[in-house]
Amino acid sequence: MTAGGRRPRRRTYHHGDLRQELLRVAEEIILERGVDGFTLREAARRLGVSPAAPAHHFGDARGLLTEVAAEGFRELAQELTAADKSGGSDLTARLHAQGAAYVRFALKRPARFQLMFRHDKHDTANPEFKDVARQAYGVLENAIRAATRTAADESLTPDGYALLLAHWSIVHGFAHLVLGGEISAMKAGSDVTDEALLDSLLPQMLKHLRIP
Amino acid sequence: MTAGGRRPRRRTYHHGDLRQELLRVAEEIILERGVDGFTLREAARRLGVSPAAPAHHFGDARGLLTEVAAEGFRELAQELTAADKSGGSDLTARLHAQGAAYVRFALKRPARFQLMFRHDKHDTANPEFKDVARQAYGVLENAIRAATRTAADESLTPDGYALLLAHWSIVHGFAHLVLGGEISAMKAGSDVTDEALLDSLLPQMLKHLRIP
DNA sequence: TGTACATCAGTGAACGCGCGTTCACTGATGTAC
DNA sequence: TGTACATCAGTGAACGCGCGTTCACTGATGTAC
Repeated sequence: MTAGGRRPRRRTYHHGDLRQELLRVAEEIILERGVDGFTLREAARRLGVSPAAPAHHFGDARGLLTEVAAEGFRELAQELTAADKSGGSDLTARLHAQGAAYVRFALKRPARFQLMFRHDKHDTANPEFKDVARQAYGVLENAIRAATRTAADESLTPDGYALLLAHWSIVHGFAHLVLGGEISAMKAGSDVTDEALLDSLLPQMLKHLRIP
Repeated sequence: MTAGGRRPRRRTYHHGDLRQELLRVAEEIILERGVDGFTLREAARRLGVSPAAPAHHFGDARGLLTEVAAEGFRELAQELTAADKSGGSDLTARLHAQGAAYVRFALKRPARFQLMFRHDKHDTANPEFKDVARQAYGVLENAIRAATRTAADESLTPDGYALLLAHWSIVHGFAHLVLGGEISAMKAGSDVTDEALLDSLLPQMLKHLRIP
């Protein structure tokens, strides 16, 4: 048991891997206390390190959280890409697979997911962050381009753009409803597992999306 | 100008309308600083009242915020109902109108909207709150029942349920993307007005939703 | 291979801040007779 | 119509708390020669 108030003591003066460990516990804390519940002091406490130590690696909380969020976009882009490929040449299958991957990511990494869209917690000057976020977006855009026969050098048609947003909105909204507890509140009594949501409910929802 | 640091002084000992005014400034503060930026002291400060005064009416911050959220659900239910009626006997029109009303509400009252889904900020013991939230949900459910020919005493079919969630997810997700700044970030340069989002983009998106 | 020294990573005490809440209080209002 | 008194609404000083950040510091590491 690695209980809450514990302050592990190191034997060495240097931590060795403080930077990585800070990124890890940040996510842990957000999961337990929400994005706004994160504090640098708590992160330091959990690693048995002085409150001033994190500043050495990230400057401030915003810097640390931005890196957590960036890592989230990197992972999301990766999983969207893998899902996209799994759809083969079937354009509808590609979009459905991407949608499932999006929601699966949100459920697997709720802390990161919520942080990723909290721009007030990001360091807007970080160029890396913008880059990886755009990359994740690009995976969806490419599938929409294929579905609407739009070459990479053309701009999306208004309708293609509307389809892109409809798709993004539906999976983004569903992820938020699930994480917010709206779905389980609605079906009070019968407890819904993540598997049921992903394997049965979400595909049924996506079938209602009209894809050219 | 009712600037930030100002502390208006009353002439009377009793405020007269402190309860209502607290609900009003709560929304004002959330709009400026986010849901987590709200504090009882700041609310008291803005009304020129001692920090202990709010406790008299709401107990604590959770109590106050729950009432703001409840009022939001009341208003949302009202606007969804009005929109639903405007659709006449056309089932698709009813759902599209409800969708537009949902997003319009979110854009008109961003502070309330975001608070309404922050269950960690609500007093879960408040029965009124659950009631009005269920009522708003009921307006959507009724339209889905009509669209899927499901009587009030039957339970929704799996497909009807999937359609309900697809519709809710799409408008909920879109509202979050807009409020989170994702849409304007995407179309950087060309600034998008709320009117354009509501009158042109959203209807196009909803057209992609397949309704029986 | 050894040594001097710069740089890096972390310490821990201290600071000032704004917060929620408590407390004994007081001014205003409403009501019973 | 007047008065006594209970209740209600707000005061303002005080408390303890956890926070981010600063500071002079020190132990460990890496590098030039």
